[in-house]
Amino acid sequence: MTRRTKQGEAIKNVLVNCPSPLSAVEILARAKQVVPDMGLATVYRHLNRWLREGKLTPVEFPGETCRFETTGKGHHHHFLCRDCGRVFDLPGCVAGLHSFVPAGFVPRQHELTIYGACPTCARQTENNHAN
Amino acid sequence: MTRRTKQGEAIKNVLVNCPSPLSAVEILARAKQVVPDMGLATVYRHLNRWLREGKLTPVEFPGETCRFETTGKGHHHHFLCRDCGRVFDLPGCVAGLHSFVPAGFVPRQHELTIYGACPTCARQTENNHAN
DNA sequence: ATAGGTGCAAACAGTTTGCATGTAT
DNA sequence: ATACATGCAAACTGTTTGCACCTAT
Repeated sequence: MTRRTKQGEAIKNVLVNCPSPLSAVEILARAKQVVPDMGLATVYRHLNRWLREGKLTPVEFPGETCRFETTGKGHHHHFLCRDCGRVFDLPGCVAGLHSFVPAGFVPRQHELTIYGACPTCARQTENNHAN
Repeated sequence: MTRRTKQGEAIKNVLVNCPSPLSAVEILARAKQVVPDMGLATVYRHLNRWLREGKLTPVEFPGETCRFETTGKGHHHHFLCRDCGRVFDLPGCVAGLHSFVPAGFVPRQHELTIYGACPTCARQTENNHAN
């Protein structure tokens, strides 16, 4: 039913080997190093298939294009550094989520994103202020 | 510097009077009831100005177009009902957020979105299962 | 041999921008 | 009077789709 192609393999490898979520064009750029004449449509077709199958999760930040990461990295959330733009995984989950949801609502999934300065950028800001 | 126009007033009224976040086209549809020949570009120009001024917050859900809500409703988060598509405000915040952020990271903002069934839809699902 | 995958280009949705005109100050 | 706001259409970005060709099975 589902055929094994060099394009699909290349895209999968990019996703599996990258620790942080990637956008479609970032995935294409990396996969092209293996299959140079790959098209963006092929990337999207694989991404959508894997999303449908639950093997991939979309990661979205306001004003930024959608990124994708493999599922099964264990439950985690994301930290977006406002200074350098990098995305970090924060393992685990916040306490007290259940008690936050009002009675009557039935939560099935959730997403938590934290914005601020990553350790590297925070240190630099500190140094700048010291001068 | 900033001029008072019927379009701007109409858009502002739509946003202020709506309890849940709205997309640009939803805002246009409602504002057109007051100023019928308004264009979508005008809506975006006002939205972007207010976003820049911090009077408006973007609310985004994966795969859905961006919505907007006025700031100053007090700290809250959002619940998206997967069944009816409606968005609900959840007042307050989750406990233990600070202890969740690893050492070194400096959090400045955060966003929490919960997906599931709203009270109305949850009740219906229950009833269906009973039949 | 054939169903399914691929590349390309065209189509689409959401948003932004250039420009001539309109209007609040 | 003039600077800013508006409406329209064109441009742009990210994503999807139609189609002829290709390829893993």
